[in-house]
Amino acid sequence: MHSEFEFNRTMANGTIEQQLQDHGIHPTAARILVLQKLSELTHPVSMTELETELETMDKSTIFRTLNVLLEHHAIHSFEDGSGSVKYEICRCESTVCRVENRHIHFYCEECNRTFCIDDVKIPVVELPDGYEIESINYTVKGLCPECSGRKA
Amino acid sequence: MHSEFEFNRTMANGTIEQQLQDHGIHPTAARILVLQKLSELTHPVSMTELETELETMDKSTIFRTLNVLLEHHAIHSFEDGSGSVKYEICRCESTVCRVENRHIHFYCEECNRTFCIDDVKIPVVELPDGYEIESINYTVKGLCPECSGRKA
DNA sequence: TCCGTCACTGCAACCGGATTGCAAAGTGAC
DNA sequence: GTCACTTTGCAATCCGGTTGCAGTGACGGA
Repeated sequence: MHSEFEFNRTMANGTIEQQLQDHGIHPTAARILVLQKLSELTHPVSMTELETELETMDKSTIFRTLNVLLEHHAIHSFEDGSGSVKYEICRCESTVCRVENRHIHFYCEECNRTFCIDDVKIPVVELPDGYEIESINYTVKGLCPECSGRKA
Repeated sequence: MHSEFEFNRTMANGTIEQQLQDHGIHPTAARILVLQKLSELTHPVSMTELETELETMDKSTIFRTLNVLLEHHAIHSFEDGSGSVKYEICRCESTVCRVENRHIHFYCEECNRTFCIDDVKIPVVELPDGYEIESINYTVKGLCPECSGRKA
């Protein structure tokens, strides 16, 4: 275990550890650090970006950690069209996050950044009989305000 | 084209070659074959699946062909969460396909198939000022009728 | 008709994100 | 402490996507 991991548990952000336990996840150092980082960030990140942020942690550990967090619905993942999957913390109050509470995302084709449009929730459609909805990905592609302004 | 009557798309319809020309694409053998195949298929396919279908064609040719078709809006692409991009022919009447005319997709996490829900159009949301919409990906994940029935 | 140019295609190599096998390190129960 | 199980790091691998390059073909002009 590297130095970054050797933090004082009592000093650690208790709520992160609590969040993990609330989702039924055994709180290990790696899981706390990953969830901590995701809770700090205001935009969705790829595994590669997390690798950069958490320099001492191996990418396979990050990969498996993200999967554990996903399985227990502590985080969400989605594809924005950039080619790599993006992850973001689930900010739902309850441990189960309902589809209609999730917000949409915007991917800027110019600057390649992904934005959370927190104010806009995913419109939920009615599907033909038999389809069971687990999740919905609503991602808009285009130009972000910064880039559309620069082009105008 | 001698009379304005022949500009009527529904009448000019017919050949794949015509479709290519309508989109301003020089109709080569590869392009005809790819578009032909996409028009036959009733579900979106990945590049790899196309590679299997069109055994004699090199994947780089398929790749570049798909890009040409995409640029000229003869086909659409989207990510369903399977990890690979899916392609489908654009069945719009006009050469420009408006966002609100596009249908949603369903990805079954059990059988890994992707379905077009032709009857359900993408709900278009209002974005904050400055965002310019180019396209929208609305993909639902869950269980398809076949798989949800089998599980029930 | 021949020639030059440019678009198109196939092959092979490459890239990068995602994933896995395995061994070492850590953790909890006893 | 010991044992069983979980977690982590390292290295290798997989695979979809992408590119460089050379060969082929289509087309227009001399």
